[in-house]
Amino acid sequence: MEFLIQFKLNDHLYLRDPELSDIGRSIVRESINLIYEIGFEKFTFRKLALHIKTTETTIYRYFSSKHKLLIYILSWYWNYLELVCKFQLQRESDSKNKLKLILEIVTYNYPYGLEIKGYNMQRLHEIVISESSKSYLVKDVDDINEELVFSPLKSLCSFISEVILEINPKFDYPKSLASTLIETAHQQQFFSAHLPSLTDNKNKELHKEYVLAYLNSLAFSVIK
Amino acid sequence: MEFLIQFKLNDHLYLRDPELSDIGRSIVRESINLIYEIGFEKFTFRKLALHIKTTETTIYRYFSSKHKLLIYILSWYWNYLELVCKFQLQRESDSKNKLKLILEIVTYNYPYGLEIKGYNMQRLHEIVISESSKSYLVKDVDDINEELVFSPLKSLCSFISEVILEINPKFDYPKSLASTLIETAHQQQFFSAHLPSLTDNKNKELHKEYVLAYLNSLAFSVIK
DNA sequence: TTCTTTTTGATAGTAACACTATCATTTTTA
DNA sequence: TAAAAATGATAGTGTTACTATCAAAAAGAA
Repeated sequence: MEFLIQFKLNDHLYLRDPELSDIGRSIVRESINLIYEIGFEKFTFRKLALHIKTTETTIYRYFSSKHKLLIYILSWYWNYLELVCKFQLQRESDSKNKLKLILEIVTYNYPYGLEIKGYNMQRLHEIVISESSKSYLVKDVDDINEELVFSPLKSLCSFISEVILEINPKFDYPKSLASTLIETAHQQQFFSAHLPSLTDNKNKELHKEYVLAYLNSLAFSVIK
Repeated sequence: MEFLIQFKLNDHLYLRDPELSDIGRSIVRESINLIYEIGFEKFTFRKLALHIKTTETTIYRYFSSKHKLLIYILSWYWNYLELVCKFQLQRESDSKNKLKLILEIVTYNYPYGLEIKGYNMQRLHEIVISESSKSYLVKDVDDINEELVFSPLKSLCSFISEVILEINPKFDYPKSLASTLIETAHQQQFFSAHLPSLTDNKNKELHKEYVLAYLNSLAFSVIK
């Protein structure tokens, strides 16, 4: 599957395409490790430059800001996830089973490659849980949305909504349910791990398993 | 109802209680206006100080950081919301109607006072939509959670979960559903306004009305 | 190979941010 | 009216988020 992973990401996300050089790829790879380690707020280009033994200047030649870099990473993730969904769904003809598979993929409750293109996928998923909403919860969301930087997320959401409509063509909220399922998958994992009293997970571990069960219960009773 | 609004907020949120002085109250009041206007990222104590004609020093004597100030404001909001819920639910004995009322209150689709204690409630609600997740999506969430700064949100969530259990005592996920409903109420309003293709709202306005209808559909089919 | 272009590095600089410290002044309260 | 508390004024520190400039290195073309 590895060989498939080559997306053309939106031009507005970078100044120089990081896929096309070693240093560019290491910027993306190590920013995943560093954001995972210290969180997006404390993450700076200065720290990243020290980490990969280059300079701030060079990083700024690839990304105009750390916010754009975050959106880049997340876009890559959404593209990747949609690809995994489509790949896995080929084998399945039953719509309900399709959605079950999607929910597993979205909660990241599956044992695929730990590394893809040198990106640590566990860490990337943790970043998605903790930082993804920061990509759009900004004052200039409308401006950057015009640059189509959120289209990978929209595309994934649209794909999921179609599966929902396969199950029940009369369902009124396929897209809202799709976005709710994606976001709830992350949010409830975060709550289960850090604010467990906002969930019903008795277990102090097995966050993904709990969330997956919850999402299935949610999705299938709503769509009916 | 005005006279009821007096909460004792968690000591850890402030250095000096802002409720006890004019300058403290204006810090809270004007931070709502300023965060609403420029967003939490661009909001600084320096700008706030200029805005209310005081000094950074003075603001730092009330709040140790802008992040704590955000949690303070949000805690106040959660307390307020739980109070409104309890007040409104007195009149209602049917559990399903109770939940309907809660969903209206949580989406803020009701015409209560525009100002309470000088706080602009419309703006406060917009802040909750755009900024509330930033209060907990931080690396030191576990540390600050130990200071119990998130208890107002937990309390509201717990309250809602009890109403859910009234409707169906056998429902397995009352707390997760409660937190999902609260968070989805905000998230879908944001999506409807800024990333509408993540929702099914055809209308370019009436975000609250759309979200409320969606939440009702969601909640009652899940609880069954 | 040499020449040219592209990429990177090194260094410097700016305005703003997130604080902390000190001390004088004003306001409140006992 | 004296003591205590709150505020203001000013300064300073280390960091962040960039931008600018110019030299050095690497890559590609002739």
